[in-house]
Amino acid sequence: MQTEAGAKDTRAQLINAAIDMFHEKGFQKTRVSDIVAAARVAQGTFYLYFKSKDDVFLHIAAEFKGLFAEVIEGADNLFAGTSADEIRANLLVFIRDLVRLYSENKKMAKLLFYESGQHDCSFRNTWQDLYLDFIDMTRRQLEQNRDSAFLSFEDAETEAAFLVGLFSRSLFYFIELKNDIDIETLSRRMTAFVLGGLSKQSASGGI
Amino acid sequence: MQTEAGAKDTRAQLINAAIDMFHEKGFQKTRVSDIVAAARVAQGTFYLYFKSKDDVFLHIAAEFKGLFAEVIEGADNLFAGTSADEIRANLLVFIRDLVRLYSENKKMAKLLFYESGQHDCSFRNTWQDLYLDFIDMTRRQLEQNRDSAFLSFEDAETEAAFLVGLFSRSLFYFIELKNDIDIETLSRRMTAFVLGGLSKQSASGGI
Amino acid sequence: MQTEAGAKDTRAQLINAAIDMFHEKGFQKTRVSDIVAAARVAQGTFYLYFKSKDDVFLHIAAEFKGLFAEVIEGADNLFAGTSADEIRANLLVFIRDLVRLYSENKKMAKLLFYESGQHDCSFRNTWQDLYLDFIDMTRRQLEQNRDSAFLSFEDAETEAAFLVGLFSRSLFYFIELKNDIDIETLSRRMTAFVLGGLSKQSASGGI
Amino acid sequence: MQTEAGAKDTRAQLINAAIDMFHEKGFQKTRVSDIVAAARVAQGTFYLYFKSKDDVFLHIAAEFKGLFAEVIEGADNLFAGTSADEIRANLLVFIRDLVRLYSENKKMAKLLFYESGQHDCSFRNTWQDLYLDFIDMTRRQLEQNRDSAFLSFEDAETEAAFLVGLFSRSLFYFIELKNDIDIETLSRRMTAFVLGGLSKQSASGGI
DNA sequence: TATGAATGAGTTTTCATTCAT
DNA sequence: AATGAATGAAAACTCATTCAT
Repeated sequence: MQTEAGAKDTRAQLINAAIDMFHEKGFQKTRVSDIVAAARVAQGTFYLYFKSKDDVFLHIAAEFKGLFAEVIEGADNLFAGTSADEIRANLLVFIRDLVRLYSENKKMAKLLFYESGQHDCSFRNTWQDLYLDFIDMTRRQLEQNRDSAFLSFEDAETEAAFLVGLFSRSLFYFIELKNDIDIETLSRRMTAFVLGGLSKQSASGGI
Repeated sequence: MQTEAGAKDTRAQLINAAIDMFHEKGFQKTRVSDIVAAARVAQGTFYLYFKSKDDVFLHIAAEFKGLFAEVIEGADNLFAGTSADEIRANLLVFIRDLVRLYSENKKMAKLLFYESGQHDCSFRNTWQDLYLDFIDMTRRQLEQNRDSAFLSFEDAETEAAFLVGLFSRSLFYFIELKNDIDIETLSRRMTAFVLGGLSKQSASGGI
Repeated sequence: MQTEAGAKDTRAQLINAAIDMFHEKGFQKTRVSDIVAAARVAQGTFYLYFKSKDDVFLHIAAEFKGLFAEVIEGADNLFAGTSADEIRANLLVFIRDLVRLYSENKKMAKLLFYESGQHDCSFRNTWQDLYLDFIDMTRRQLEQNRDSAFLSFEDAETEAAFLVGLFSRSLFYFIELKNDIDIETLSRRMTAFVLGGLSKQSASGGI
Repeated sequence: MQTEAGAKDTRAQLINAAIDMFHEKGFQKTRVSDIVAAARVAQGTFYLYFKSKDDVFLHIAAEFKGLFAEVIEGADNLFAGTSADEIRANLLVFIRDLVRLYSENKKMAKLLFYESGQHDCSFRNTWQDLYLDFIDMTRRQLEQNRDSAFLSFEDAETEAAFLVGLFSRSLFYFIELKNDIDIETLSRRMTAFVLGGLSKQSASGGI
């Protein structure tokens, strides 16, 4: 019924429909029949492109994971700098990239956030691995700057977990409640809060 | 099969089994037959104590929500104080209570965290309301101390979201990965990080 | 709806219904819905007793294979004897047992005969193994009597294959076409034909 | 994709692919997609040459049935002869033709053998009719020689069924297990065994 | 002739819930 | 209170066949 170009369309239609439905009803409550209805194709068509409902989820997850991993892996010396402003500027770039990624892929991001604990070990683990990678990358970058005149932390791992937790959870608050968040402002304030948490003063007890 | 005293036992067995199974497989993938098998009772027995699978989940959720709400509602003037140490001490008490609550109810906490986005509106909303209450309570307490010599924030809501996000997400990292976290140390460092994020210096740009 | 005794009934009902339907429509064309309709139980009930349609077939097959293997393994010195009559009497007992087995389990026998080439390797192989065992047992018993004054054959394996082929295929002719075959007569004539095929005269060319 | 000459090729490719797949997986478990994959043509191409999956099976069956019927119908006075050797020679020609037919069309023969009990009445019946024709032809030829000095049988039908059963079943043993059977030897020994079974001596009780 | 994406009716399978004992 | 076999509605999934290109 469609040309080769159509095939790509159908696949994309199905993925978009799946994202919409998963987002709206959750993975488990979404029926394959919901997806094909939203994509306006027949039931069987779904199985031309995906082995199962799990399979389409995995494809969606893999795509977002790829985007996410890119940002994580591209991060370099987040906390380096010979002045507070330089550090802040470095960190801001990274945080802004992440905020942008989440807000440009709201549905996917939310979907994966909530579904990450629900799936097969294979998926659950790769997703958790990514989260752990995020923490670990942050920890390493902190440790590279253990001697910084501006930073203070105990074992780096703990502070990295705080940072990543703050980031990944609070973003949902803004994404779910504010339809159009101001990426620039949010990134700046998140950067400020995080650096405050890591600053010499806070650790030294002088608040 | 059981004495009169056994009735309470059976109900508790079912609830514990349900927590275990929901925690292990997620709500949707857990079958009533999994729960009764874990509780070592017959299939029909389940329905003597709960109206449905949803019902037992709601009971579990309600219990944790009650404990959680208690801590939230008990919080009073978290950020008040005439010295940095006094503020820190106040905040520490609250954070320690929460950390303790989570670590004493690991499975429930994790379960509700992951399922919070999954359920029928009735539950989803009450749970999200609690989360929003948490943020709102934090916001109000921040605003009460807008003139504090030690604190600095813009609209309070944003900082409250950071704080709650940091708390609720990073705890999972510690709970899932570290079998025995040191509540005292973790609370202290979380307090320090949060106060750093809210401190005058960080906001003023001096890091 | 039924007592424990009922459980056995239900299982037996399902097996009988399955045998009837497989026999009537063939394994592949039989739907689980045909079986449950014939057994007068609900669709889901089937899955309380069997994992799948394949599973119930395997149970049926295993039962018949057990009966069949018993007869095969019980055979002893079929071709021994110091007179033609003695040999004939020995062989007759065995053949009569087999004819009886088939005619008492017509549907199962026919079912397995036709379906034996259709199933998973595991089943296909065990079934073929039984057939090969039948041939091999016959071959061994022939070879034990290679020096018999009354028997003549070249490599025994070939004659064993003839004998088993004659038996297993021609029985279907009688079972399918004659509703009540005379077990006694058929066994006697089959014995006579087989012994004729193995007799000295036939091999020596004197017919 | 193919030249005019290619059309014949495509049809032949499809038939060969179908024989291979039916032989390997059975008719029911073979999907049209298996056949077209094996034939290396597109899904739709199949329907240019055959009306349905059943149709291609029927074509295959018809071809083998034609070959088979030729041999059956060509048989003439199999058991006639004024000496044992003459009878044996006559019978040998016929049996050798059949053995050759089977061994030259192994897959088709095996396929039809196993599927003969599976199909819609139209095919099942025509195939079974052929089998019954085989038996009936044999019976008639036996009866034509009821007065033979060399043959002995009771009702001819029974002996015919033995003979045909022996032939059609034991051949599978040799075809499936021995990759290269010796047609000449097998035919000779089958002839000898059959004639032994029909000989005066065996029937008279002298073995 | 050839293609292969699309179809949808027809199956298998699952599992929360009921109810007779 | 407890049991566990039975239920059947609701899904997931298959695959022969069609048809626009």
